[in-house]
Order: sequence, then C-alpha cells, then structure tokens
Amino acid sequence: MTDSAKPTLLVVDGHSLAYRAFYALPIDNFSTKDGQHTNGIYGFLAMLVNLIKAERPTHMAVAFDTSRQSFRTREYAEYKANRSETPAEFKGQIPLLQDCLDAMGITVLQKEDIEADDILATLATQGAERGYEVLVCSGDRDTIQLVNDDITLLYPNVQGVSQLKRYDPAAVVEKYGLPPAQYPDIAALVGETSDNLPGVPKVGEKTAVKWLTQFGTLDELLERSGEIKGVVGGNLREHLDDVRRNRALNSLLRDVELPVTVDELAVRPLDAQAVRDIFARLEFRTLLPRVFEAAGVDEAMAPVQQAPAASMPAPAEPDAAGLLAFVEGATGEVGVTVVTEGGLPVRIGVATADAAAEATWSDELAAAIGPWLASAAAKVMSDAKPQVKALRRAGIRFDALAFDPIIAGWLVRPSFPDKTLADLVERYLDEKLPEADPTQLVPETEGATPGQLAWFALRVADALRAEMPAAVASVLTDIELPTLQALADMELAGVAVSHDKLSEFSGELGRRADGIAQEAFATIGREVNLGSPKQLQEVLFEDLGLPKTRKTKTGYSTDAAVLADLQEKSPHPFLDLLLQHREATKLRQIIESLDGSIAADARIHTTYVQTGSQTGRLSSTDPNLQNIPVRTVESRRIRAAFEVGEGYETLLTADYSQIEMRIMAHLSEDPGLIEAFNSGEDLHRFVGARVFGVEPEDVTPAMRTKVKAMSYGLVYGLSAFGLSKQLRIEQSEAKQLMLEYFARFGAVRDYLRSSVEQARIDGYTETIFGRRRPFPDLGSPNRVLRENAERAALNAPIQGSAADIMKIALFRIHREFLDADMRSRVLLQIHDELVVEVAPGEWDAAERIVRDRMGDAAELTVPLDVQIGRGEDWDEAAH
DNA sequence: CCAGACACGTA
DNA sequence: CGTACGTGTCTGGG
Repeated sequence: MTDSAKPTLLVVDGHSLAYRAFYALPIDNFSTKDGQHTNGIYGFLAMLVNLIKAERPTHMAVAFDTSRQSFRTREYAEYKANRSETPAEFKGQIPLLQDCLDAMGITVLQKEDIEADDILATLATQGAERGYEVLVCSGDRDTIQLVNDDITLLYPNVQGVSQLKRYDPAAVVEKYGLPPAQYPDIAALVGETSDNLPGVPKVGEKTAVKWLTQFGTLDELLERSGEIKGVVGGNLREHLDDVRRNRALNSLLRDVELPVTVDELAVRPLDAQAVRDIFARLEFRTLLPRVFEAAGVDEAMAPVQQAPAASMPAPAEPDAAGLLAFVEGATGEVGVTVVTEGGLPVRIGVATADAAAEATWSDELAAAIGPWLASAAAKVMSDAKPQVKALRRAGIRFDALAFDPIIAGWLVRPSFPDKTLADLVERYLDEKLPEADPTQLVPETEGATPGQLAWFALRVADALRAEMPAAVASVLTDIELPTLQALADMELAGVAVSHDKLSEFSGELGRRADGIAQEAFATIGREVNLGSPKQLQEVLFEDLGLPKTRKTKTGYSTDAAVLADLQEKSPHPFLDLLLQHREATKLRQIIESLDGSIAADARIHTTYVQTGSQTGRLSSTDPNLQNIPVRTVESRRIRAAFEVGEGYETLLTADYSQIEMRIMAHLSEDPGLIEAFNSGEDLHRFVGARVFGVEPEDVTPAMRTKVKAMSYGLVYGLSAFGLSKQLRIEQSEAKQLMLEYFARFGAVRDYLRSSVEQARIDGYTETIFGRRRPFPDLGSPNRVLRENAERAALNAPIQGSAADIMKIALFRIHREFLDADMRSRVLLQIHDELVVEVAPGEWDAAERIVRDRMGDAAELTVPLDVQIGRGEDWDEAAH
C-alpha cells in the first residue's frame, strides 16, 4: 500500500500495456457484433480498474505513442525498425481506448516525436519532486531507470497484463544486482533486440552486471575496456560505439514539455453517460459496474450534478381554472406531461421556462384544459405518443405538438437513441433528473413531478434544437411529429383478427407438426428436440455423419439454406422432415402469439416504435405486425385472419411498387433506369432486355430472376460473391452479370460510389428530405467494420428516403380522412404498404385519397406507382 | 431471470 | 462476402 498521507500519481504506458493485452486475449472472444475488436481495450481497462482499486491513485495519466516515428528514429534510423507492422486490428482500438479513458475522467497524453515512456519519465520525475508517491506502469523495461524511493514501477511479469510486479529500488537490486539508475547501462551493454539495438556479442545480463560492479560506472568501463580479457573483451572494444548509442537512446527524457502539470492530473469524476455510451458501443457489460465501483461511484446514482434545486420550479397545484390560466398566460411554448395509468390520464403537468403547475386529472379538469390541449398553442412533450393516446381515450385530440425530445434525440443520433427523458437530461443538460428509487417501497428520494418533467422536457428541447441542423429539424417538424399523430390513431384503432380462423389453423398445424416429428424420429431411430440446434447438430453431423456445414460461433449451422444444400449433396429423409417441421411450428408459433395479442375488442393493437430503426423506418412490436408471413400459400391463411371490422365495409391495401429502385433512379439520375420507370414496362423485363441485349418480350424467366436479384441486391451493397450465392451461379457469371448491368446502367454505379465517398467525407448520409445517419466506421482500419459501414451507408439514403415518403403519405392520408369527416382509417403500415379499413360508402373517396397522397408524397424524376387492392380480409385485399 | 446465439418472418 | 427490423426457443450463466 502506498503512503496514504501523500497524494499518489499513477502514470501508465497505454500503448505497451494495451498491446500486451491485445496478444494475451483471444480476439474472437472480444469483438462486437459488428466486428470491432476490443480485446486490447478490454484487457487494458480490466488491468487499470484493478490497479485503481488496489492503489487508489489521486492523480492519473495514460500516455500513448503518436506513431512509430520519434526523435529516436531520427537519431538512429534503425531504432525499432525490426518491428513488424502494428496489426490494424490493434491500431483501430487505440482511439476507442482513449475515448474510454476520457469518459472515465483520466487524462490521455501523447506528443508528436516523443514516446510514451518519455512522457512517463517526465511526469514521474515531476511528481516525485512535488512530493507525490509515484507509480509507473509500463511494459517497457527501460522504465526501470525511473525507480527510486518515490517512484515504483509496476511491470507485467508474465504474458498479459493481469499480474504486475512491483519494482522498488530493492526489488531492482535483487533482480539485476545493481541500483535502478544503472539499469540503462546493463541494457546498453546487452542490447535490446525488440528495439533493434544490438549490444555486445556474447554479453548478457550476468557479464554486464559483473563489469559494472567491477568498474563502478559505464563510462569507466568503456574507458578501461582494454583491461577485459578474452573474446568478450574484444567484442566490447569493437562495439564501444554501439554501447554509447544504446545508452543515449535508452535514456528516457525527463523534461518533455507537456500541456498539463502533475497537479492537473487529479482524477476527474467520470462522465457516467459517456462511459455507458462507449461501453455499450464496445459491448462491455461486466466491466461497466467494475469501472463505476473503482471510481467509487454508485452506478445508479451517476455523478452528474443534480438539477439545481434553486432553478427547478416547485410546481403550483392550481384548480382547473388556475391551470388553464397558467397555460394561457404563457408566452412561448409550454411543456406538457401527462401521467397515465392503464392508458388513461391521471395527472397532468405543464411548465414554462421558469414556472410549473400540475393537477390531478378529472372530468372538470379535462373540460377546462381540453380545448387548450387541442388548440394551436405550441407544446413540447417527451415521448408523446402514449400520452396523446391517453388523451384521445379521454376524448381530447391533442394538437400542435411542436417538439418531442425523444424523437429529436433519435434523429440526432439514430444509432444510439436515448430511451428516456432522464437520458436526454443527462446528455444534453448534464444534469440529473430526480428519480425515485424503484426498489424502495417508500422511496427516500422523490421523483420529479409531472410539472417538473414538463419543465425538463422544455429545457431539453431547447438544448436539442441547438444541435439540430435545419434539415433535421424540418424532418422532425414536417415528417415525424405529424406521423406521430397518425400512429397514435392507428394503434388505438387496431386491426380486427379472427380468433376462430387462427385457432383452427393452429390446431391443424399442431397435429401436422406432431406427425412430422414422429416420422422424423423414425428416420433416425431416436427422439430429439427438433427445436434445439445443439441436439440437431448431434444428429446431423455425428449420428448421420453428414458433411459439416457453415460454421457458427457454437458449432455448425442448421438453418434452412444449409439444410436444403445438404439435401442436395447427401440426401436423407430426416432433412426434409426437419424443414417441414420447422415451417409448421414456426407458423403455429406466429399464430399463437397473434392469438394471444387479440384484445377485448377482438382487435390487435400493435405499438409502432417511431425511433426503432437507424434508417427512419418504423418498427412494430407487441406484436410485430410488420413480419406477418406472406410468401407461401399456407402462410397466407394467417393474413386471411386479419379482417375488416364490425361497422366497416372492406379492407384496402395500397403498396408502392419498387419504391427503392425508383428512389435509386431518382438519386442516380440514370437515364436507362428513369426510362424504365417512365416506359410503363415491367421493371425487371426492361432491365433484363437491356442487360441481355434482347427484346423485352424475349426476356426469359431465368433472365428476369437474375436482373431482379441484381437490382434488389444493389440497394443493399451486394457483392459478386453474394449474388452468385443468391442465384446459385458461378462467381464468374455473377461478376459478368454485374459488369453487363453496370455497362447499361453506369450512373447507378457512379451514384453508389460517390454517395459512400460523400458519407466518408461528411461522416453521415442524408435522405432526400434531410434525415441523417452518422457513419463513424467508414474510415475504420478494421476491414470488416469499414465494409459493413459502407454497405449500410449505401443503403441508408435509399431505405430512409422510402421511409420518409411513406410517412408523408401516411400522415396526409390520415389527416385528409379526418378533415373530410370520414370514418375510414389507416390501420397498418408495413414499410411500403398501408392497410386501410374503409367505412360503408367511402370506398371511392378513400381509394382516391390513398392513391393520390401516396402518389404525390414526393416529387421524383420517376412516378411513384401505387397498387391498390380490396377485400374482406388482408389476404383477399392483397390482389 | 437474463443475455447470447440461432433461426426465421417481413420490407 | 446483402440493408433494416422483432420474436421465439434453447442454452448457459447467475
């Protein structure tokens, strides 16, 4: 333990220790799912956390090399020249490690032309002078020279960084037989192969120590080298210059000019939000609590400042008239928070910049405040959709939503959206939202009241506005907030689903699955759990001895594509039965889940997550109605259970045909593709004719399949490899197909290339309407990471623009139905499709509105084609 | 009880 | 070695 009376300075060589960790930990176990390697970062931080807990430093710095070049390489070009290239997998981890340290409040230092160890030497020397207990942690032996009564070296003594050996002067003497200051003399004589510094041949530590003990100093030894007999004496005399050079190079600088003084290295409180962010990105879970613990912070009570009590308004509790007077007296926007229980309002809070008020919900209150909530007075509400729905259930149509911080936060950083107002308060205000401890029955700390929540929402809105480029702000105002209103009504409406149809089908499937299972067991002579990939692997690759398939993390894949492949190469009746069983149980499981979601009104009410994707699409949960099967005849029986509801006449489905390819045509301005869409010809037939050089009517189904796969693949960044796999053709043929395709539609390739290039420069992509998605990994040295980012960046403007267009169409249709006092209503959105429930007598009007608003949602260089269907159920309406 | 891996449904 | 999602099951860890 260190002397507790003295402040303790810990200085660490980040590069050398992270590098050791990099080689000590298996890279496969430390990679994020998108391919970022983290083993060096993890190992280093784990070591650092242990070190902090054990040593409790009051001051800290981690030093890094800036590059392989330093003043030493200028003095001696061969210095470290033998080192192999630093692996890219390691290099990419350094900036992320530095981000971690920064978030943890630890100073990171690096300086051009200077090595990390020189920074350590400088800081250690200064620290010792200023009365610190100094700990130097480095994997470079040269730092031994720093050890004295005030400076202790912590050196990893085995491979890895988990064990550190302490070198105080006594330990150095014990190990090397000489005091620390003379260690560089030993090293100069022996040489350092890892630094490409040859020493005196045949001279090792033993001889060096013997000589130095005998002669006292290195200078004396070199002066009197003639006195040394034998071959080694000759060697020494021949290498005097090498020894002098080594000694000059291994002497660490102690007077590097640094931007900070030792006193300024005091450990800062960690930035809890930043630590959580970067650790989430790196997928460090177990490390997170350890870091908080080492920092002496209760993770839940993150060390952000509590909201200044003085400025946080104490909400008034007026009566209904008083509450109305409060909001009507406000000059600017008003923050609003509706507390709900069971989907209905129970409390409401309102706030201006400097005051707040709140009240318990009642009919009287609703009557008083309802008209204002529905008025054009601008309001800010955080996570508005559930509150809007609650108000609607209470008969109030909330309007003039001017800002929703949750959605705005997602637009600003769609990759890591903040889920709650508390998250946003931490990130954008650097304050802590008062939260009641949910684990306590009678919480010691009071949570924020509705009025205070409204006040925070208002302030976060201001902070977020400052971070939003104008185009992004307009996506919020002109697309997202109007969409939110439509989604609220769609969720409230729900879609009618026939329990009878579902349960009948489920019974059939259940019986079929059981039969298939028995048959399957018979073919292999035993019973296994067909739902367990692990047990299946035993059967397939051990019992049946089938050839091994694609590797997964835990073994070999048994997915449908693999099984189909297997069936071709080495047929076995079990394979087909397994596939059939999968299909039946999968359908059944979907049906059961849907059935369980039917509410008391015989309808399913999904929840659309407006911030659920990185591209701008919606997602749907509880249940997900955007992945209801459609591809097989069987599965369409599920869609047939989605019916027109009581009091309505029919369902209408409307979908955009090939919207993504149309956006591609628009963005690339490819004349061929534009002509394809303006010609009225079937897209794939048109493209096939061009690619294969035949007349459109001579395009065979095989040709059409190929160009169709190619066209769709383009939008996703498909490679020749992927295309060949998809079409089950040779890679060379796929390559040829791509060449032919781009020869005819060259502007498409030019566009895709330039859009990724632009994203690399800007750091983000943009949709037609200005929605942005950041791509930090486009410049990553990690190839997997970078290429994944490239494909996603290629896709984002296309998928995102399609999402924008659909949202615009959706809220305009919703609005027009309401404005025309129609009862028809939109029920579902499935990315490029809408399902509408049409009231009796409204078909013509509804059809026209849907067709027109979808068709004119965006002005592209090609028309937006809309397909409309009508039927009693979703399956029937799809034609 | 939770998280990860796998498999699979949609656009 | 094709983008974007959500859900169910199994499994191993706590």
